[in-house]
Amino acid sequence: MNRRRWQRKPDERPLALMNSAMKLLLARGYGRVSLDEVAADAGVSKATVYHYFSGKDDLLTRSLSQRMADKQDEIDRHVARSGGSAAKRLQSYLTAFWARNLRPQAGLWQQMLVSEIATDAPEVFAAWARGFVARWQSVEKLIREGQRSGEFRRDVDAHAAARTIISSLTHQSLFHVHFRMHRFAPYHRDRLCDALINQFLRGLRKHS
Amino acid sequence: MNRRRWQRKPDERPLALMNSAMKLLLARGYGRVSLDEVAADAGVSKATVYHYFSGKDDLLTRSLSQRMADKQDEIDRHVARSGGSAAKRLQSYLTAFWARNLRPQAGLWQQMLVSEIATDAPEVFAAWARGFVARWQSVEKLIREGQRSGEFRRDVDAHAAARTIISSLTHQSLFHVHFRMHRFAPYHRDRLCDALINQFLRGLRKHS
Amino acid sequence: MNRRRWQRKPDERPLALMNSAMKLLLARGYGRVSLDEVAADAGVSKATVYHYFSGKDDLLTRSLSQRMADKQDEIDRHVARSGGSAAKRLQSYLTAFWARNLRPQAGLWQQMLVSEIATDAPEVFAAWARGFVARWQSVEKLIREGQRSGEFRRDVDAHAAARTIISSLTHQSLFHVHFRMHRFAPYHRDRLCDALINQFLRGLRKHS
Amino acid sequence: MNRRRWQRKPDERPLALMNSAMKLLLARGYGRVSLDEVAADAGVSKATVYHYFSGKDDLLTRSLSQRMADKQDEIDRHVARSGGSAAKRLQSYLTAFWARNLRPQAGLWQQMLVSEIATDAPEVFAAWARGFVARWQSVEKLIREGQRSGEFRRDVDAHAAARTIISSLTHQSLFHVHFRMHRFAPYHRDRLCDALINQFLRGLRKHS
DNA sequence: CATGAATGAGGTTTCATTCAT
DNA sequence: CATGAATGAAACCTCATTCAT
Repeated sequence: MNRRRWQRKPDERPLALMNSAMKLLLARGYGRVSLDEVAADAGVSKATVYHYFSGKDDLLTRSLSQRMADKQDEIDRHVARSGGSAAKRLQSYLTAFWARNLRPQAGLWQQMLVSEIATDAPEVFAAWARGFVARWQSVEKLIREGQRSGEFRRDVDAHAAARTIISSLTHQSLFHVHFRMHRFAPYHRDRLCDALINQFLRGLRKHS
Repeated sequence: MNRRRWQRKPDERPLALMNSAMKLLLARGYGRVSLDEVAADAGVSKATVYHYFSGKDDLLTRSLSQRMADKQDEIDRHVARSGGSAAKRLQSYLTAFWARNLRPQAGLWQQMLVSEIATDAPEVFAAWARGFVARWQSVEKLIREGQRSGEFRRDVDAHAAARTIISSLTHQSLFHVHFRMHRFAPYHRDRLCDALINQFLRGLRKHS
Repeated sequence: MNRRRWQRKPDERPLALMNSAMKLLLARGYGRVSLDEVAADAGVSKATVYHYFSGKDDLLTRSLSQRMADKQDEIDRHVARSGGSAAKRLQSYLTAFWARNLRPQAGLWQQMLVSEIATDAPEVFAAWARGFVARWQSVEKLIREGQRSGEFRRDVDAHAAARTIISSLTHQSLFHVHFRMHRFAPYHRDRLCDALINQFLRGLRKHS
Repeated sequence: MNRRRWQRKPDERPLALMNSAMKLLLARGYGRVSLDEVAADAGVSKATVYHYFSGKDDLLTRSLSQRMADKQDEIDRHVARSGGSAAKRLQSYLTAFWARNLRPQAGLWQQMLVSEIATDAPEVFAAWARGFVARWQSVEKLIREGQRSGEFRRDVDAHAAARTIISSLTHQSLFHVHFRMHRFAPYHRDRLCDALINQFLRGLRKHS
């Protein structure tokens, strides 16, 4: 895997620009950021943007890339710390995952990812996708441990199961909470998390 | 004598406009559709748009709503037709749901929904949300039937279970297939569907 | 002098149109009337306007002309009725003139007259101008009577004097009251009228 | 090599724009000025207008205000220079006022003031109104001086008298001259001025 | 290096007018 | 006769981008 471009420390100004860009990106969405705003927020002139970036897209793309690096897998470290049965550890991991996804920023990030990053900024998407796959793998690993220890059923496709729960939690948190779909199908957010995880574990455990 | 400059088509025009709007909407996204394009695509002048619609928002909103209505019951009819055990019917329903979600349009639709409709066109979002909730409820109903008939476990939260699988399928089809995340975690699309559904059913059935 | 065009009784529809036009004209001003509104107000379609009038200007111009005829000199009749000294009669006449000018419609009318009629509808302006000159002449006549009876000074230019007071009253009522210039130079509206007239009469009477 | 596409003139542009705006404003009226025209007349692109002004209203308002300020004291300086009796000074002031009002621009200005500024641009109207009140006050002051020196009658309401003559002159110059009402009531413009002023002074002086 | 100045292409909307029925 | 349908020519405004300094 090659070194990421943003890692060679840039000047102060482009950094300020990328921070401002990211801020506005999360606040207003990819399509509604204007260079005027970014430049104003960073305290430089609009033309300066063109010194450091080849245009609007470049600025936004690189801003996103940089942010990706900052928030590297806090969760996975979480797993290492927790102990107990595989089910317990899974539950702990997934609850933390849900909690993270409830943050407003997470919703905005998902939004951007789907809306424009996936099509317009393939590199950024790729970086994110690798991180997301890593989540699956963490869960998959936990499931495998449970299978080895005899706690979970052996006929389960650990990988597919991991996909199921991660996708459920991601999707439900985005729509149910971030887009306030609870208006149309009420369910308390914390109970929802528990219900989803329980349903998932029920399919894994050996005896009801 | 010359061909007449324009023709009266009061019945076709609004439909033609909405179709053009929908087409461009899927091709370019909610925010990047221009009335110029829509009018040109429908073969009328821009001002004609304002004859039938009160503005851009009105045109797009009504185009979307109409399309939604057209496709609403397609799946539900599917359920009514299929027979057999609850598990069979569920499998049939969910497989059809997955297949529908694989269509390119479905991905574009999800994209638009998340990117702009959710925030900019609340009524459209509401319309979609109600339709989506109806999917949960269809699944929920099938689960309840299985519970009543003794095929499925009674300690399962049918509603939460329905959410789980619908969200999984939606999210996986969007990312794995539409956004081609299979590049980072290979899995054959049809086997993925089966695996997800099996995992889900495993949590429902009484004995392994 | 030739018969005015509007006098040959038109159909019902154009009459309704002209009434609506006049109503909107007074409510919104010459430049802000739209044919859509006029047609809607008159309960006909916009295209119908073009049956009876050659266009927007024609409609508005003829509407104005018609209204001119309706409000023919109520004031002049007033003079004939009142009696007493020349000064008394003048005062009575001018007070009535002032009162008439305070009405909101009068202000709007002045506004339209100055803004667009004077330049865009010369015939309408001419009709109005003749009416306005008639006011001068009424006042002039009263002054002359006072001069003959020995009440007023003989060295006064009766015509110019009439202009002075009519212009003062018109202008002050327009700006001071209609345009609310009293905000910048307070003066009670009724006392202002008295003061203007007194000042005028002082220049006419033989001994202070 | 080609002529460069545009030149930097940050100091001249706003002035040029305001001048062009003022020119077109007087030629076509507040509501009929288009930014396209203004920009073309000033030799810049339309977007440049938005560089210096926040929009159409801002451009026009500031153009008008500036013009107002430029011409504000012109007359008041006139008063200071002239000497002699109060009547002489008054006559001199008023004659100058009349002469100024005869200029074509003055008529167009009145027209705009009445037609659109009074209702659409309240700040501009306020600026003008204060200037206009200042005229009254200049006249009022001259009258008071004449009263103190015993030249004028003490029972005259100096303020109301000032209003009378200023309004007369304004109104007569606008209608009689600018709108050519002399067609309907002939009077030579210079003699009219004298007659109006004489009539006014006659009401002020102590003995005929 | 940095920026203010300038632009051009494109957006939505309004409205008087003409056309087909 | 009457009208709904259709239009074209503007209008104001935004914004990513380029140029001159």
